[in-house]
Amino acid sequence: MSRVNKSQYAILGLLSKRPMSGYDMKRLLDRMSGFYWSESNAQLYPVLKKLAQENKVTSALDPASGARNRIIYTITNAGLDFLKEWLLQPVDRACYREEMILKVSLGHNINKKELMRHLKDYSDDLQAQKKQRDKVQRHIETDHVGRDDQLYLMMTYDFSEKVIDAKLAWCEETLKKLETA
Amino acid sequence: MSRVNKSQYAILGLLSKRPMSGYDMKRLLDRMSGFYWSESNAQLYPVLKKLAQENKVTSALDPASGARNRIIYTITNAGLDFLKEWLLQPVDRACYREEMILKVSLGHNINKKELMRHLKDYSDDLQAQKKQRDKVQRHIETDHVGRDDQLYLMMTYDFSEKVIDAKLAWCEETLKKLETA
DNA sequence: CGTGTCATGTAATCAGTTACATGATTCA
DNA sequence: TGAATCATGTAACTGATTACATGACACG
Repeated sequence: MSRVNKSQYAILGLLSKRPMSGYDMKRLLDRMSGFYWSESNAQLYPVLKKLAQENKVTSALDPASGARNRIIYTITNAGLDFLKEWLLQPVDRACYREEMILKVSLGHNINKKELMRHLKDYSDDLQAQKKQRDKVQRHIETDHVGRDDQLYLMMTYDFSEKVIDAKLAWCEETLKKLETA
Repeated sequence: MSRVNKSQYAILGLLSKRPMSGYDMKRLLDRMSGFYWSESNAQLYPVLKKLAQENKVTSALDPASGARNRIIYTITNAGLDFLKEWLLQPVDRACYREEMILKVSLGHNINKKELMRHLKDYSDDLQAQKKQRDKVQRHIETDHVGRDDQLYLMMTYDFSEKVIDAKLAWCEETLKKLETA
């Protein structure tokens, strides 16, 4: 169960909210779910086709898109059942590779200065993530009122807030240690 | 640069500390680095062979192992240079898929009770990780004194402590929210 | 009229996984 | 003597990535 295609569940999950196109999904994932999920186009489109073949989604050309041939996908009952079944399965252990931490653990091989530069870059990246996260969270707070997924989305953003802050605190602390060491 | 074989760097990193066998590496990774890195045997052994072919490591049968044919790998200067070069490269963005959080974000599709069960399991798993982490950290504090990698190992364990605690706090908070919602 | 966004895809590649195989040694 | 650990590996598969390709439309 641990090496099945997970993209399909993320896709069905998006479609469980509302019908949309592959392009919509990519945009949503990039802008809103970057903290915990991502997909590449090369995965997204073939998986959508596969899901359509399996009758887990239906597809229809959006007439409003004209010659752009925008395809709107809609989840079917079978697709929803399939998604719900997965949602009930035990969660696979996540994220087993953290490159930044591997590099820190091997810090004895490089100059302190270089390691500190990595930490600063990492910290900057986290700050940017935090900013983006805050923006999305405010958006959810205001625009998703009354929607049945608002509560759950807020929870995911609480998660990323706590984790990002913990990592930032670690960066600061570690940089101080390296300065004085 | 972002889709090259990262296992080789983890392996060279271990060998930058001391010569050891593939089995040693697997054991070390499982017991000590589970929070930020893992390898499977099916990746470990072929990569070791590749590194030997490229003269980044040398291999020698451990005569003390008798018929078990334990192979001790030692990093070469070329291997060390290769590792250091990578250590200086910018760090790749980590961990882009957190299955637990994907499931929470799709919580509107399942019963609150089921979601709470996931959260409890997740929390239990984190508690176990924390316990294991504490054990390893104590081990590093006492047994690595004076070693040039002690400082850096302590930093990695500080990281996992902060992150695990943040996730645990989120679990507790989120469970409370779900109870009252 | 050119740049950016909308929109869907394919080709080539490979990193990494699961499952399996094999045999020695230790120790209760 | 049988289970656990030590120790090294292979086969088969596939999920996912990078890079590339194509064309419509909006806009300034």
